[in-house]
Amino acid sequence: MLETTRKRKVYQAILMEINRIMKEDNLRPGDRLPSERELSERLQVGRSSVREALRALELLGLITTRHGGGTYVQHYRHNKLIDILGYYILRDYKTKRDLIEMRKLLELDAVRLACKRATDKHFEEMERILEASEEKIRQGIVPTEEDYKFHRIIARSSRNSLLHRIWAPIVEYSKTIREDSLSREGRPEQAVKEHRGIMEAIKRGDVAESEKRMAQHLENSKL
Amino acid sequence: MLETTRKRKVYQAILMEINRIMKEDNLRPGDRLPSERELSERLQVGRSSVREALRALELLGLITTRHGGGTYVQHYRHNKLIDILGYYILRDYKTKRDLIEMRKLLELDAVRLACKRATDKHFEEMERILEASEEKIRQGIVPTEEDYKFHRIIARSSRNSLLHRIWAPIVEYSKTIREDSLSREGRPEQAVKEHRGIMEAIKRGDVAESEKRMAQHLENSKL
DNA sequence: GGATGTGAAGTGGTCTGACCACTTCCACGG
DNA sequence: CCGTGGAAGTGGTCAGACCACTTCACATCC
Repeated sequence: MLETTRKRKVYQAILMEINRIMKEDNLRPGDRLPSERELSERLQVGRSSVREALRALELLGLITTRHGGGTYVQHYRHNKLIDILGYYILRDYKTKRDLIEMRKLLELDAVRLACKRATDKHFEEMERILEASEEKIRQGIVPTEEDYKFHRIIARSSRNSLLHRIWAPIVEYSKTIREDSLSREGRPEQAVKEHRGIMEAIKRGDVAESEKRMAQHLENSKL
Repeated sequence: MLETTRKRKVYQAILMEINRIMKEDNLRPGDRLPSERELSERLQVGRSSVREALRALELLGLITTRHGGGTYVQHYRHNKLIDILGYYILRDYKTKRDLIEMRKLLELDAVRLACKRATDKHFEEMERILEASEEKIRQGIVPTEEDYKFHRIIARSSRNSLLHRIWAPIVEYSKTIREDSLSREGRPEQAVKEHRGIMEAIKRGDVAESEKRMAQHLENSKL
């Protein structure tokens, strides 16, 4: 039986046990965990308690469960902690100013890092996105999605996954509180030009210039 | 019955429902949630499913449950994401690098804003903290707490509470993955000097200088 | 009146057994 | 040889039971 001596609840003890099992059996991401019924029996606890522990791990994205198929270890990078944190931090957030400003800070941080770390693959992707934007504009479609993707690839080229993961929910949320400036006449064309300018500056590794251009671009993007 | 049309699992739907209930009833931190049995009945689901949802929220520290006493909303600042983050992804090398870097970015962002927004109250607080640090050093105590407080007051003087909210858990967590450099001989004295230099630069509103000093300080703080 | 004790009701904690839905896999029949 | 159907295994959910603990009103005592 699990150490119920400590006032820890059973499901918390099970969390530890599962962690131990994962270590002892050297389970790697993608491997399958013992079934709920087996865990229940091995640990001498009810299946419901096992499930409570597993649900917690699932919520965190540390495991995945497939109905009828089993429970599997997931790679750490898939964990949803940041997203959840973001969700709850931003949830009751009211001050638009702080949010917009935070976005700007992150975008600028990203662009600075990108100057030093962006690879050819990133530049190719940027190019593709810009071309897709231009194509959509020719067709009279507002390239909202491409605009987002361009900023995202910059966040990615910072090659700091934490920065990218903090950036994502903030941008997501700030989209909801402010109108899309791309709907303004002539703005999409201008935005693409600015994007291209930013990309070129990053390519040259010119931190000051790319920073300046990004700041200007964000400024212009306000409705 | 909950929308089982979406392939979402019941406990995930319940998470949403609980969120809705918290909003509709305008539940504030400290308030009590409906009991498990009541939720079970109101939502027409099994109590075990309700529990799975509640356990997930509890793991995140968003609610607390008191055996026999009920379930209560907790302030988000009590969330345990940091601990879990540390517990499960502590060994991921790449994540560590990103985390340290992210901290640096946020501290620099904070110091830049502080140059423009710090008030006399903030400076008085910094002064108090620095004096407390010096006092502890005189007593032969390592001023770990004061070090943290100094950085926090800078984050606060950015006057962007979102920045502060993101900053806090990042710093909290990075403390756990790197040794405290303050234990190094002579380091506390040096750190206080650097803090003072940063403060002075902020007072002058000298963005470049305070940024530079903060960067240097963080660099020196590595063990 | 106020402090104290007590018991019923309410609540979370856990286990069991049942049934359903889905996946996996192998033996059987083509 | 291939597919195919079905049994076995697994997660998803529910209902009911019992225990441990808290709360609170009410009775009791000083």
